[in-house]
Amino acid sequence: MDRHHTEKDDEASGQGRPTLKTLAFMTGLGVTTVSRALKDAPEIGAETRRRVQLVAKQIGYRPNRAGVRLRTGKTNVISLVLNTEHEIMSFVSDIIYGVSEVIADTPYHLIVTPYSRSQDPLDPIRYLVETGSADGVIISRTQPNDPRARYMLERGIPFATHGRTDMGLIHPYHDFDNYAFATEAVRHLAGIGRRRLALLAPPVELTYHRHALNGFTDALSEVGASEIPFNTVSIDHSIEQIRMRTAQLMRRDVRPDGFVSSAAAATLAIVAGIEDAGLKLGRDVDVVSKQSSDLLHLFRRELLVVNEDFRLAGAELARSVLGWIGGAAPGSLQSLSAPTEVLAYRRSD
Amino acid sequence: MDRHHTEKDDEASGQGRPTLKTLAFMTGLGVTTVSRALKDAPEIGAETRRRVQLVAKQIGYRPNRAGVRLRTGKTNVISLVLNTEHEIMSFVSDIIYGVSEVIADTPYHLIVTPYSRSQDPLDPIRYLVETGSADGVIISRTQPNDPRARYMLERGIPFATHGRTDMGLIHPYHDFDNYAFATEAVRHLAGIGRRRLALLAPPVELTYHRHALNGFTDALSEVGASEIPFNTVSIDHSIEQIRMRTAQLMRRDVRPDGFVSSAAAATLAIVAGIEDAGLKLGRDVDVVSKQSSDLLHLFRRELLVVNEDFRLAGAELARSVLGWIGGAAPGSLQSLSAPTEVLAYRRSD
DNA sequence: CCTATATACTGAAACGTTACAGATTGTCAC
DNA sequence: GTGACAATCTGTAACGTTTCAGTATATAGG
Repeated sequence: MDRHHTEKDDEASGQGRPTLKTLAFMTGLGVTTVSRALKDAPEIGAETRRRVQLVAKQIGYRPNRAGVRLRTGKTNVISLVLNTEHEIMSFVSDIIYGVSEVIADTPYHLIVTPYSRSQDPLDPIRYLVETGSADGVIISRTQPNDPRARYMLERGIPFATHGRTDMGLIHPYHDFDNYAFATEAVRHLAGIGRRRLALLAPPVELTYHRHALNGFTDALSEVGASEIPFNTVSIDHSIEQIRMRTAQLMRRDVRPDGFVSSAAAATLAIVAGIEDAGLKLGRDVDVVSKQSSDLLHLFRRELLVVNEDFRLAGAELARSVLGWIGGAAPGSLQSLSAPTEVLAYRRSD
Repeated sequence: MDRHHTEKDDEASGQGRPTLKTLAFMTGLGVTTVSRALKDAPEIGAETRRRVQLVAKQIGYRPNRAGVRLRTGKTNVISLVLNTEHEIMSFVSDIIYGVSEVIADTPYHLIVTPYSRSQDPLDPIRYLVETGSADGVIISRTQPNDPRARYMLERGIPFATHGRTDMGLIHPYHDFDNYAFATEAVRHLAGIGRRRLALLAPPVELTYHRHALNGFTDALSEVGASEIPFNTVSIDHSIEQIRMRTAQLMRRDVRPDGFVSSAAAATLAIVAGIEDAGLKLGRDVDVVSKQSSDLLHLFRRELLVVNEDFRLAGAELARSVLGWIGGAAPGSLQSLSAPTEVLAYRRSD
């Protein structure tokens, strides 16, 4: 144990956090050797490697993030970029937990980078890229022609999008199959005799607006039902706006007898609007809604729901980004999540 | 412009991100001078200072975080520590936005550090402190005798708690006045003739369980109403459990005619349980509930609500941590947020 | 004219890590 | 015995920043 060591590592065994120097002193090796031994480099003797790793574990060595980052440029950070006004509430918490779950036993940290309505959505991305603040980025509210995706693709920084783009460019994504959701919803409503359907869609600028809309109209013609246009509002509008517009719509002569709603909070507003107009859910009109936590059935048992799992989305997105960082082909890191079937209330719920 | 400069800064004007060396080269000064000029050190000439800052702004200089962190130990990171199972959903997104709002024009980044049911809540804190990963920490689910607060106080790392402790130790906190909430709720219920009240409390281990409970019982004796014990469940229990227990309770001979609920999601379950027992909200029983987003009135207009603003909490907590980091006295960084009055539904809602 | 002092600036060292270019040993072929 | 080669280890430099201990110049006091 008392091998030679260059006597200039004087206080390497000091009180503070152990560093490579500490380990070098304790093992009697050079810091280079210790560094390489810890990362299983081939030119280090098997016994030395084991010995170094044992000591490192014993004294609880943790590489200094700033040291690594300064030297290598690797930040070990994933950034989740969020809009502070328009994200669905449960989206934020669930996606964070999903991401966390995946990065839990990696050296990665998750930073949340918010941007507000007033800002260009590209701003936070530019900031991250220019300052080299993250090894990978996750964005939501993806658009068909998304400048953020294009920008990151140009700069070669790994990212994943929640939702797809449509620019002929390949990048990792995770998406919920909103086309399938809308078709299933329409089929279900048709199946219970509803013939005049309205869609509360995502905002037009987001890619999944088209997905939902296409699924909706395709299924309409499939089942021979008709559309009651309801495009004065989207799920991004306030509860009050949606409620008011719904009530207006329901007071018209030709009113929908079925709704497809792309978000749970919006569904509360739709139901309120329906009731404002003096109509009754389940009798005069049925509503199929996406939800991400199992609360809508408590709200009105007549509601028909389809579940979207944001935690899963977060996990998939994190896996994709890590995969890309790890050198996998971006095209192989895309996933689509199928909707559940349309669920009606049963007492056991 | 073409002043002298030591000819060894060869490629200081290279393509990459500008560093102090780049600035030094461009201004013809030494990196030390540039460094000090940027932070308004007094021993730098006024004109030099302006010149350096101008050039820095022009070329978009941003200090390298790794360099600063390695040299100074300052991470410029605030960590928000969250439980992945038991946080209230809107709490997560709102508090994140609140924190973000405050740190937006500071160099701070927000990292989210999650821990799960299976882990010791102290684990993530230990990790953060041992690896020096953050300059400040925000924790929630605070307990009267909170090992995390004690630990951080011992290590001297700035933090703020959402909720108070009761250990005789001083630290920054932000709390909602749950005592006032409970008293107001009871008074309101008594005011509309309710006499047998039940409290759905926070879990016993959290500090605000006592606050809510004390407010509840104090107000009970004040108004001369009686308590129907309902402590088999807390707001941490599942929707199903709360619903079932509520239904059980409501089928008993002596059942409550009023509820005070400490969380919105739990309130949905209470109402479901009430209705399971064949009773009607607003007629047989009234419920006063806290909520953090304005949705309960859509759910059942008979509900009585009190709002708690988590975004404000996040902002306050962030201000507190930054204040402590900045050298303010921890005792001066405590705040308590008063509940709104009890709000009944009005059509304009 | 010399010394003291203030002003404005500077290079070297250090934080912890990894990459590069060796250095030292032992083994083997000839 | 020599040279070649593999195996194993090592020191130095660099990433970008700040701190320390200066240096150079100008100003003022005597």
